[in-house]
Amino acid sequence: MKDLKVVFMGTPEFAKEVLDELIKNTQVILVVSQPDKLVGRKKQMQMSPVKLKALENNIEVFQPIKIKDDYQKIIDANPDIIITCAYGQIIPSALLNIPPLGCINVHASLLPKLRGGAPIHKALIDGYKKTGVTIMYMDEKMDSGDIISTAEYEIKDTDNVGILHDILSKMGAKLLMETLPSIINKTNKRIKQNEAEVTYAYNIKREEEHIDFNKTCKEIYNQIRGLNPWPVANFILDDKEVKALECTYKLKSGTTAGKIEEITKDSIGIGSNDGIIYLTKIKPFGKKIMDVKDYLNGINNSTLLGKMVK
RNA sequence: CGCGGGAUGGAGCAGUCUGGUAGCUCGCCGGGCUCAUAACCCGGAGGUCGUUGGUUCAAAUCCAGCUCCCGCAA
Repeated sequence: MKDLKVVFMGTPEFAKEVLDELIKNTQVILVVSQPDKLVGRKKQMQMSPVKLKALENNIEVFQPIKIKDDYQKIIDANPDIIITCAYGQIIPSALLNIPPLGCINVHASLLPKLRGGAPIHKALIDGYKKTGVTIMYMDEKMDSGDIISTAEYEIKDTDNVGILHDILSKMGAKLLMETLPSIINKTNKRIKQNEAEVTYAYNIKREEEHIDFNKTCKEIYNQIRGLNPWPVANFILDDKEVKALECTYKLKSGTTAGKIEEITKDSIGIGSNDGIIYLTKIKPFGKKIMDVKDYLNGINNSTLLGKMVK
């Protein structure tokens, strides 16, 4: 495996773990990542985590704006295999048959469930009981190729995106390393995806971050943890956006959706469709992330009780 | 020069408009009450008010510049 020539394509933090293992165990000859972006108020160029990792290891980085039209460099690198993980662009079909060992992808769900760019978020938001990682061959469509191997993870009630992300990225890197030998000597499995079981996990839209208190406690709880620590759920209090990072809940009848029903020592209780959501960690507008306990310390003679949030 | 919010003991805030003794809710330390406590009572430590300069008898507060943090938009 040491002399395997790999082109790795990936972008975010999730893919960094996979690249790290590949660097340790194979010859990564080229890394392909999304172009640097202007980011933040300062408009500073930001390099992707994968690019930074590659640079640390003196590996050449290729950042085409549109891989669709600009992939000759990858062909010229003459890889044995192309491995992708959360690259962010569709790989052109002309590339798929170039490497002798094919193009394989590491995906953060149990395919055919949760095809798309936000499988970790969606697994939590939609209340999946289990998820995992899949190693698969790529084909023309998004995450639809044949499955080589999978590893399952049982989602805990207290998991959020940050926790699950870290678990699955390690799991993905580990599974790839376990699977790679069988791909090299062509003894690997190749299982077609069952199209009847397909679900999708498209990237989170801005409006999906907003909390609708008419939903059930469970739904809101899953939404909050399914968006924490990024991009974070929000709601409006006193015409200002408040981010909600952590909560608990209690089922109860007779509550008014969106009304602040209860203030405890360390939480704000907001009515939902079937109970009360107790926010315990928030980020008020213009402030830093803080425990609700601290927030309540500051606002003192609370006039919060009975107010409506949107 | 994209739009807006913020910086005050360890935490979260008020005070700034209208300049004049550094305040609140917590936390922490000590003591008390209690079978006991995250509850209650008493006492205490802890801040050159982001930074630099200006105005003034006097600046957290007014004026000018700078730094850092945060949300949105890209």
